[in-house]
Amino acid sequence: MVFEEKELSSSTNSDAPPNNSKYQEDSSQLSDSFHSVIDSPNLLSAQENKILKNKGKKRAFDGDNLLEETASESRDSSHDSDTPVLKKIKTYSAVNKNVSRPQLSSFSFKPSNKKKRKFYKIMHKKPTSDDPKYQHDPLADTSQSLPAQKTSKSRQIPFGSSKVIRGRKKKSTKDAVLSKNINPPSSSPGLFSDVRIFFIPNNIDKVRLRLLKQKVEEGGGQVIEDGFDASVTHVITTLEGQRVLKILGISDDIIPQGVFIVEPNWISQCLMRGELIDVRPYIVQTSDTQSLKQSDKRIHDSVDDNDENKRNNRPKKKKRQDSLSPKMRSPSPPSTLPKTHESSSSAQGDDPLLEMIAETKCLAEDGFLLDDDDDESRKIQGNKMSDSEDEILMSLLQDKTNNPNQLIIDKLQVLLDHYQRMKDEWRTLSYRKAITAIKKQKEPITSYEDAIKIPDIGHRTAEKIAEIVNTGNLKRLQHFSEDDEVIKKFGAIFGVGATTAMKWYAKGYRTFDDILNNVELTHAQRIGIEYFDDLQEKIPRDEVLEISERVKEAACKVDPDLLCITVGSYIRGQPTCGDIDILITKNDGDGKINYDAFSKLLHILHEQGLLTHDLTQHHVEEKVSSKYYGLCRLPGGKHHQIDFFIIPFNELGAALLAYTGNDIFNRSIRLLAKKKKMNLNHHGLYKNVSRGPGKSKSEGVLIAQRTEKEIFDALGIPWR
DNA sequence: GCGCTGCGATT
DNA sequence: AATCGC
DNA sequence: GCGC
Ligand SMILES: [Mn+2]
Repeated sequence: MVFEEKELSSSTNSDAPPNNSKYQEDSSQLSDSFHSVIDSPNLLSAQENKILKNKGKKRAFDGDNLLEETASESRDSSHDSDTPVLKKIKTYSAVNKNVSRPQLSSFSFKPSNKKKRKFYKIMHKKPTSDDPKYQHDPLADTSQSLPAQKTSKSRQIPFGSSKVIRGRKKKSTKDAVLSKNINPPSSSPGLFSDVRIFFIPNNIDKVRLRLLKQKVEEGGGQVIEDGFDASVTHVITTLEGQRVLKILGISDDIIPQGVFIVEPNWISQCLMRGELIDVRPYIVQTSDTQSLKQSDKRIHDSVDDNDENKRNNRPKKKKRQDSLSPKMRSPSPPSTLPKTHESSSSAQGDDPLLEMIAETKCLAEDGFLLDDDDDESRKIQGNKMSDSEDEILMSLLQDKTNNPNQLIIDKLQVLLDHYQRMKDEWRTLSYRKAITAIKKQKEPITSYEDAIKIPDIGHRTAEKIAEIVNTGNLKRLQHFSEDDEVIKKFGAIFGVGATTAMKWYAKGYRTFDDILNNVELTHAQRIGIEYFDDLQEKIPRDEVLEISERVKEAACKVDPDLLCITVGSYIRGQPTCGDIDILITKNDGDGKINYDAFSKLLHILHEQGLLTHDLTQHHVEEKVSSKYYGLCRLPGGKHHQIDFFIIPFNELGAALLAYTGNDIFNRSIRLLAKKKKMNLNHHGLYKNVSRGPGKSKSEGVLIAQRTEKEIFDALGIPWR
């Protein structure tokens, strides 16, 4: 982030998208002249902030910036905390335009800055308008009415002892919806006594596969592990098309008599009804109508992909230059760039890291270099000034607008959510990357050929995209049953992941009440269910700002020198955030963490009622944690998740980098570090790291941590 | 055919 | 060690 | 699922 004023105004930055993520930012270093982090407004100490605040109108920006990100992620959806879903993809795209990650924090704090003010206004509106917060749902009410039990006394709730609280919450309509299927899926004995089932391991979500096999065996069925043969009665797979037959070794396209190739859902439904049901609705299509013929011949996807990829990817460097140099400066540009014939035009994708780098460069205007890959488009850019208010406004407007490929994004998001819930982390990652890449596209994708050119979109996804653009639909999605919805909802509870969600589902639970009445929940899970509806809501930026201000004020009471930096999606400039992430540090010279101040701060916030519930303990016995997750709420408002990270000042650069996120960005840069035999985490960048097994392991030597620039330089990233 | 970020907290 | 979340 |  640049802290210069100029930038501020215009800049915004952002990063990536959605999904969850986070992105962090950094401060300083990015711009050429960057002042040190400390100079930045964001970094103002609590006391300074307070002073400012009093001064003038709301300094709205304080600290913030509007940046945006482009990435996506998901919490939410997945993860993301930020949540995943984002249906608002648009936002991202718009954002992209102007922001660049590096700048994140730029802003000046002078309230007098006009631009800022305007911007502020704009930001305000938008997010607010979208916000559904005003709707009320029963659950929410319930929660609100609950006494903040802990409020005053701070964390009394014992984490370990959780007894199930039952009952309370009427769960409301949502549960009602979910409660459709309520039969316990336990296998009745003999249910599968006459079946021999072969699971095509590939592709079936691991956890689900395990559970299904177990259920089949409990029901007396035989699970064939050694390979398919004609004695099998049912083949379970999530795959479709001719490839299924190839995998089974059926070369003539003729499925042996008595063998049914069905979706895993058939088993679920049988369990649910307690009887073997008609397989017909679950038969998997193997005729392969839609795949391209090429695909047919290829047996291994990977092989195929490679070929295709090679073709497309290669032309890289060049593009970048094109796009970069010319345009960046101009404010809006960017992303668009496409034109280049070659390649890319359409395809661009890129690595988030590269993109960021590219942008930065542009901004800086200087160089270009980069290595390869792609071009970029997307961008995050923004930094420097380039944008005028108009641009900002435009982007905001654009946000609303749908991406030309919104339909594709929405469909793929459903697949992503599905795989995430099914615990297939790698497919989840792939879809996340694919969606991020598509969001960067400015032109509609109209064919398999268009799609396959895009980095991170391979043969399989390109096929799906082709189906979506040709038919408006994706058949695969039709088969996702209500089971997925239930599992998805369970998995959306804080503290409940794919494994736990499936376990509960497998036990027959279908509603929150089922869970509250029958499961030993962890402390965090109980709170997660209690405030489920509130926590699903995104938080408008201005509310994040308001809460951040209150935290700063409290921090000032503890120690006027504490620095509170709101990171995460907020610093990335998102119009709404999935949660509030605050970095706490103090420039006190030594590299120690001021744990005492951290405890005091949390205590004050609890007493004030801003912090209402703990999701984690901030200390265990004498040991104080370096992070804390809890719920906060403004008077009369909804509850939100708030995360605190306390760090030694010397790790500020690494922490900003890590907590500003967007997880895709973090993964990219950490992967880059790894390739250079280095290790990057939230403490710093280490070199000469040996990851080999045994003693050949070395944590490496710390080489950078104080500023983001220091880290980028050490990584050899041109960063401006 | 392999790797996909890296780590703190809770249970 | 598994699970979860960031 | 994608990329190498
Ligand atoms: Mn966040």
